[in-house]
Amino acid sequence: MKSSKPLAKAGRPRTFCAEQALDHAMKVFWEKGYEGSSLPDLTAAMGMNRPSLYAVFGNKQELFHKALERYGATRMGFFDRALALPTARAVVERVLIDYIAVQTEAGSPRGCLRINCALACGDDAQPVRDELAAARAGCELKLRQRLQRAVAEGDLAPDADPELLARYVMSLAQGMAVQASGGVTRAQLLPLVALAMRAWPG
Amino acid sequence: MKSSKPLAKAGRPRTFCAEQALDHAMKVFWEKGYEGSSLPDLTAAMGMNRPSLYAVFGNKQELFHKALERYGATRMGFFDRALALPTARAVVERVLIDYIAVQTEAGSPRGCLRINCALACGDDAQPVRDELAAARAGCELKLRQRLQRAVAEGDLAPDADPELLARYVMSLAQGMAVQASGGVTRAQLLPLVALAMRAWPG
DNA sequence: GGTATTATTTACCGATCGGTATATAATCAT
DNA sequence: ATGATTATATACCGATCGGTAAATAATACC
Repeated sequence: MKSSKPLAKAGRPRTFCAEQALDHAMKVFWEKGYEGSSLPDLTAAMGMNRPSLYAVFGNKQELFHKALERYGATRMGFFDRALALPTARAVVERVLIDYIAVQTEAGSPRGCLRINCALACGDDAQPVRDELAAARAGCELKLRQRLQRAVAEGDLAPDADPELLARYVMSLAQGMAVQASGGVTRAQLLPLVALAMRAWPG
Repeated sequence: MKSSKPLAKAGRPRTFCAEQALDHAMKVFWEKGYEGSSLPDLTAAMGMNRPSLYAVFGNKQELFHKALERYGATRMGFFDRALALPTARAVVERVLIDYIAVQTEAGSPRGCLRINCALACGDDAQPVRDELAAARAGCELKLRQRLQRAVAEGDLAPDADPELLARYVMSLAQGMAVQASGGVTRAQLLPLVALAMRAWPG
């Protein structure tokens, strides 16, 4: 039987914080891609050795999965907040501006992890590629549903096409991520938002 | 001294056509990325064994360089042809439409080789990543210069910003390539062109 | 025929890949 | 102290990586 007070943790204590180790792994993947990130790259950045990594995070692919989740919860957190804005136009402008901020944040790799890591890859990494595509599609779906709501509310004209508009916004945003990965700066990207909004209905 | 007629080639004849072997290699890189394409992947697709590949193409990185050149000369050939159209609007529409065609061509990998192959990569592949970014920037530069000419000709308003407009077009085009790499179809992408052109000046 | 030349085949190279077995060190509970 | 537990460190695993040496096969020239 177990003790009635199993609160205290037994065994040798960890020398690292799992959450910030995951943050470091996320940046390695972000910068080097999934296949380009080696176990030595990851362990060095995470401040632990290989067996510890496997004990805590499973394996390379599970580590990537957790890093991708964390990326969504932190770096992409702006997205859901933007969706809560009152008008479709405000939502879209906020999405574009905040996404540019992520793509060009000092101290983080350039571009977007969801786009950098595996647009094309070998057979082993195919699940990773698919998971990234699903994450991107998930954002687009949420935006489309938000725009559908805007149509229902009269915020967007009845003949507006939420699917098309959402794809327009996400395509431009992802294209800016490609630009950022190549070194285009925040100051060069931000003026695109106002230009892009000229195509917006209403 | 050499014979006065060295036209006939000596030695064992090749069992493959170098040009179409390069085409096959291009598609492997396009689909699997630079790091995801292994030598067995490449030699199998090219119909030759490893020493022949190295004799003809140098090494993996040089092979990629030649494949990228061929991609520019064939798949991206539409770009220069579009630049020759009479008006800026016609140029931009043609660039977008024809680029979508490349990204969604049946029988070829999805998306754009210049974007799929290495937005992020390990240290060894860094030269490849840089070469790809340079190829993308080269297209944007040519488009910008074409738009500058349009301003000089009065085809675009004097206050139009060719740098911004070119970046807008290329960002959207590259974003569509990301979409295509994730499985978005030609029919879904083409309506974006008309929508995007609503932001066009004039 | 013989010789030079070029391409192919087979086998191999050291390095690195992702992943793990084993042993040791540090904590808690008793 | 002792045992149980958990994390660390070292060393190792087979597989695969990109790249090449050496031997064989097929052609042109003479």
